[in-house]
Amino acid sequence: MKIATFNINGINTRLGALLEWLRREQPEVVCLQELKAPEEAFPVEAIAGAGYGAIWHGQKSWNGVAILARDADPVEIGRGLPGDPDDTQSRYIEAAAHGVIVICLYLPNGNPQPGPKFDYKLAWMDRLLVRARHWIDSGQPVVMAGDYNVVPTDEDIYNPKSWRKDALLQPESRERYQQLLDQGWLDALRHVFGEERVYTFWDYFRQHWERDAGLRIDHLLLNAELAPRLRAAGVDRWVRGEPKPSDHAPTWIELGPAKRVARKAAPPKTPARQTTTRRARSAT
DNA sequence: ATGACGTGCGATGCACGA
Repeated sequence: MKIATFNINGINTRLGALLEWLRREQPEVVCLQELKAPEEAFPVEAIAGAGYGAIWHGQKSWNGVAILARDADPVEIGRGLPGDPDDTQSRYIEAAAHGVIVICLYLPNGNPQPGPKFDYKLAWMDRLLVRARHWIDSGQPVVMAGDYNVVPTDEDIYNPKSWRKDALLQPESRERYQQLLDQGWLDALRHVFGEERVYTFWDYFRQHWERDAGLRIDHLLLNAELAPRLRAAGVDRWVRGEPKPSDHAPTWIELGPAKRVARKAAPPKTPARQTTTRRARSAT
């Protein structure tokens, strides 16, 4: 089962590209960010025609997030990140889909820094830490996917020098991302790629795509219930190479099947010897 | 130090992104 996150940068502008990517890659679950469309402008028919059910949280001009599920309807759990009733930006939505709790987020950019936008980013991350704590101990398999607008380390950018003052690289942003990992979330891309460089975003300037001058800012974090199922991860770079692309590429994980839950009627009367075997789990 | 590019809004340049 493939779960992907993709900052589409305008869902109606790039609807053709989205449908082509869905057709070719067939992910079971998709998290989209930067719809840049109000609620009523979401192209629900076209996406249904591609075989996907969807829930979305739109907003005029900016932001906007959605969760798609192949041959299924995502069951919405909540929309809007709790913790600030005055926050009107559409950046967060939760659903159950294909047996997994899926959190789709579009973390604030935070530039320019310092300033009120950076303050908003850090406050948003503090609220996310609270919500993430709720989910990590839920006992459910959870993936928290999206555009985090955080370059976790200097190994996640082609060259940090010209980005030192950018909100994406600030210690305050990185500390909070690290606090998520410290809760027990697994950074799936980094886990699978190890020391290898991997980027998910290339800005439109200075031929950064052509030079592979990228950043890794789209992340999929897995809790301990889900992490053992991690089999592979990747970036669909071909999407970034198409005409008129988003500046992000779809970023995904591949999961193995869910472990079957035994529902036998009764345990054996005589306790057998402990024969439970534990397979090595690469993702724990 | 700035801008390079791109999108939405809506009609012109501006806000915003990263």
